[in-house]
Amino acid sequence: MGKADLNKKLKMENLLNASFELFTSQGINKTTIQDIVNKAEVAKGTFYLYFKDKYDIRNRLIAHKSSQLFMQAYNAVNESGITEFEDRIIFIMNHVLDELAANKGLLSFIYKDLSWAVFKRALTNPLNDDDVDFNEVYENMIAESGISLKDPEVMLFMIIELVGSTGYSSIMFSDPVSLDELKPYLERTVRGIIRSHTEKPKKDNEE
Amino acid sequence: MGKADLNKKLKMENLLNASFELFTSQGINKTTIQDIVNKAEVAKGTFYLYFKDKYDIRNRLIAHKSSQLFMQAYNAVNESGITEFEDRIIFIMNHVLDELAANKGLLSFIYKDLSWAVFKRALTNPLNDDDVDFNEVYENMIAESGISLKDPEVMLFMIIELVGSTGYSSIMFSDPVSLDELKPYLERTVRGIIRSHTEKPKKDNEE
Amino acid sequence: MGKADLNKKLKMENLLNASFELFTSQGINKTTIQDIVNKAEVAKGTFYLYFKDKYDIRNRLIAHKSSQLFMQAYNAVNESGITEFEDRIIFIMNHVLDELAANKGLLSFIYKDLSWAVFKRALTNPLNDDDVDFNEVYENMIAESGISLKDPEVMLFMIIELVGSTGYSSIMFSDPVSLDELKPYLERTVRGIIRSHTEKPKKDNEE
Amino acid sequence: MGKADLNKKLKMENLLNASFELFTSQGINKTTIQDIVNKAEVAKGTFYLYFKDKYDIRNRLIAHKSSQLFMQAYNAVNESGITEFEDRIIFIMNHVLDELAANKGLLSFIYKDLSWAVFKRALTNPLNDDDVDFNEVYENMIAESGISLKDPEVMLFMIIELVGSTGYSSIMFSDPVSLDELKPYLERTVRGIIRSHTEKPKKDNEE
DNA sequence: TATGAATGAGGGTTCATTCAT
DNA sequence: CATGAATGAACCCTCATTCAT
Repeated sequence: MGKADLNKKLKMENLLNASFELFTSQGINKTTIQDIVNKAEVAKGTFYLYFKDKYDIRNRLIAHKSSQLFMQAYNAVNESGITEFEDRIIFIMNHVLDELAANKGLLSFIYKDLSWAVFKRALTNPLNDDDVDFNEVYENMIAESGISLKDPEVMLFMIIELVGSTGYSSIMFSDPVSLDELKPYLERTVRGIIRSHTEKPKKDNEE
Repeated sequence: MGKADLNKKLKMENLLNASFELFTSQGINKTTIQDIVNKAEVAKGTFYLYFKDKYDIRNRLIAHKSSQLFMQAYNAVNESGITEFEDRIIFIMNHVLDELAANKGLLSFIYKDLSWAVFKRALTNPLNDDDVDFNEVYENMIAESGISLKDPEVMLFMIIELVGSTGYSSIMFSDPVSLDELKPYLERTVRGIIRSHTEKPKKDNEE
Repeated sequence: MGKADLNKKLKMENLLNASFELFTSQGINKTTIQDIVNKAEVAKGTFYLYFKDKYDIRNRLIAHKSSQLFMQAYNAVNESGITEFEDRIIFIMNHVLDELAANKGLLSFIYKDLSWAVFKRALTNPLNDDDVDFNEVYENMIAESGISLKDPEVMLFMIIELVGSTGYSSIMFSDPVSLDELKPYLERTVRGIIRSHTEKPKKDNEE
Repeated sequence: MGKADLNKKLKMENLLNASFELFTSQGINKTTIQDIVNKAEVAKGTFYLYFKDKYDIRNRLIAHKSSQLFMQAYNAVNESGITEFEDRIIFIMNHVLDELAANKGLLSFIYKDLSWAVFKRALTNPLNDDDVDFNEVYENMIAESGISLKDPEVMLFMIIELVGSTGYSSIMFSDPVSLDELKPYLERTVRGIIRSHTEKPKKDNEE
C-alpha cells in the first residue's frame, strides 16, 4: 500500500471515527457535515470524496459497530466454555445488553431507524475486511450444538426484536423496570421461544 | 359553544388532520410547517397558537391515534364474546396488527421514535376528551377475567415491545416473514409470556 | 367622572405603567405589544384603542418621566433655600444626575433616541394634566434670580447636552470616570458656560 | 495574494460598502441582511462567512468611519500650519463638524447607539490596516504642543460629548440653533474646558 | 368599548452541496 | 486528490396589526 493509499485510508478512518463520536454523543440530526470534517480535520469537500451523505456514513457505521458488538459476544461465549445452545444464546444476550448499557450512545445510535432489515444487512454484509458474516456464525452455532431448529431465522428475529426493544427501554429509561430486573423475565421468555422452535426427538411433555 | 369557539376548534382539527396526513404519507422530517398550514388552509402564525412545534403536534397525534387503535380493538373483543384472558389478549393483538397492516402510514408514524415511555404516556394520559386511559381498561380486563398476574405491567411491556417490533418488520418489509406467517409464532410466544406471569391458584410446581 | 371613564383611565394607566416597567427593564426593542398587554392585563386590541404603536407610548412616557425628573429637582432646589442662579442650576444638575444614577433603567430609557428636539418637546408639551411646562419654570428661575442672560435657550441646550451625554457614560459604564469623579469637572464647566452667557451690568471687559 | 484571496477581500468590501450605504440612507433597523447581500451581489450565506450579524458589521463600520473622520481632520490641521494646541483642537472640531454636516447619513450612523466606550474602542482599536490609533495621535498632539494637561482623557471626553451631542442636534434639526450659530458658543466653551485643564507654569491669576 | 384569534409578510439563520483553484 | 469559499434554497418563528364578535 503506497503512501497515498495510506493517507487516503487514514482520512476515511478519521471521518468514520469523528462521525461515530458525534453521532453517539449528540445524535445524527444535530451533527452537521461541518462538525464531522472539523473533528476529522479534513476539508469539507473531502467528505464527499468518500461518502454520499450523512446517512451513508451512518449506515456503514451501524453495520460495523453491530458486527463488532455481536462478534465480541460470540468470542466471549466461546471462551466461557458454555456448550448448551440455549445457554449460549442467553450468554450472548446478556453480553450484548451489558455492553449497550455501558455505552448508551452506541445503543441510541444503532437503535434509531433500526429495522430488522437494516440490521440483518448490517450483520450479513460485512463492509470492512475485518467484519464477519454473522449469519454464518449463527448457523455454525446451531450446527455445533447438534440441535434441530424449526425456522431458525424467525426465531432469531423474534429474540432480537424482543431483547432489542425491551432492552432499549430498560437501559435508556429504566422503564418499566431496570435492566437487572428485566433480565430474568427476558431469559425465561427467550428460553421459551427457543424451546418452541426446537424439534425434540423425544416425547414433548412441556408447555 | 359560541361561534368563535367552534371556529377555533375547527382550525385545530384542520391542523391535526393535515399534519396526520402529511406525517403518514411523507414522514415528519420531510413535512414542514408550511406544508401543514397550506393543507389546513390556515395562516402560519395560527399553527403557533395551538402547537409549540412539529413535535408537539406529533406527540398529541401519537397519543390520540394509539388510544383510538387500542380502544377499537378493545371494543371489538367485547363484541366478540370471548372471555378467556389469554384469548382476549390474542384477539386484541391480531386486531391491532390487522389495523396497522391496513394502514402502514399509521404504523410508520406511531412506531418512529416510539419508546415504551412515550407509548405509556400516550395510553394513560388521554388528551382529547374522547380518549380513554388504557391502563384502566387493562386493569379491568385482568380483574374481570378472574386471574391473578405477577407483574402485569412488565408482562404488557414485553408483549407490546415484541408484537410491535416484529409486527413492524413483517408489515413494512415482510422480512423475515409476512404478517400472516408471523402470527402463529407470535401467538405461541405471547401465550407463553402470559402463562409465565400467571399465578396458578393450585399447586404451583412451575418456575 | 363616570364609572366607564374611570375604567378607561385605569386601563390607560395600566398600559403606561406596564410599558414603562418593561421598557426600562428590558429595552423597547425587546418589548412586544403582547408583553405590554399581558402585564397590563388588557386585551391586545385595547392597546390600539389608546396608542398608535410602541413608539407612541414611548414618547408619551419620555415626556412624562422627564418632566417628573426635572420638577422633582426644581422642587428640591426651592426647598433648599439656594438663591444664586448658578448654584441653583448646579443643584438641579446634581439632583438629576443622582436620580438617574439610582435608576439606570430610567436613564437608559430616556436617553435612547433622545435628541434635544424630542427632549424639548417633552418638557414643553405636557401631556398629562399633572405635567408642567418646564420652559416656563426655567424662565421664572431666570427672572427671579435677577440676572440677565444672553441666549438662555442655547445655554440650557449646551448644559443639558453636556451633562446628559457625559453623565450617561459615567453612570452606565464609569467610563472614563465615575459619576463622582465627573461631577467636579462638570460643575466647573457648567459654571463657565453660565458665566459666558451672563450679561454683566457693569463695564464688560471680558471676551 | 492569490486570486482566491483577492476575491475574498473583494466580497468583504462589497458587503461593507453595501451596508454603509444602506445604514446611512435608511437606518440600520430598516436594513435587512437581504438588502445588504442584494446590493453587494453576494449570496446570503456569504454574509455569515464574514460577519456575525448586522450589528457586527455596524461596529466595524463605526470604527472604520470614525477613524477616517478624525484622521482627515488631523491631516488637515497639520497642513494648515496651526501650532497652538487650543487652536488645533478648535480646527479639528470645526473640520469634523463640517464633514458631518456635509454627510448627515454618516452623522446619524455613527451617532446612534454611540457611547464613549464604543467610540473610544473605535478610535483606539483600528480594525483595518489603514486605520490608526487615535489615542497615540492625541498624545502626540499634546506632547508636540509643549503644554501640560491635567486629566487629558477626561478633557477629551467632555469635548467630544459636548461637541458631538450639540452638533448632532444642530446639524440634524437646526435646533435650537443652526450649526453656524452654534460654532461660536462651542468654540468659547471648548476653549474654556481646555484652559481649565491646562496646568499653567506661571502665576495663575485666572479663575 | 373591549376582546383575542387570526393573519402572513418578513425576519435571521443554517447547512448540504458544488467547483474553481 | 484535496481544499474551503461560495452558494441559495429552505427552514422556523415572531409579532404588529386587524376585525368579527
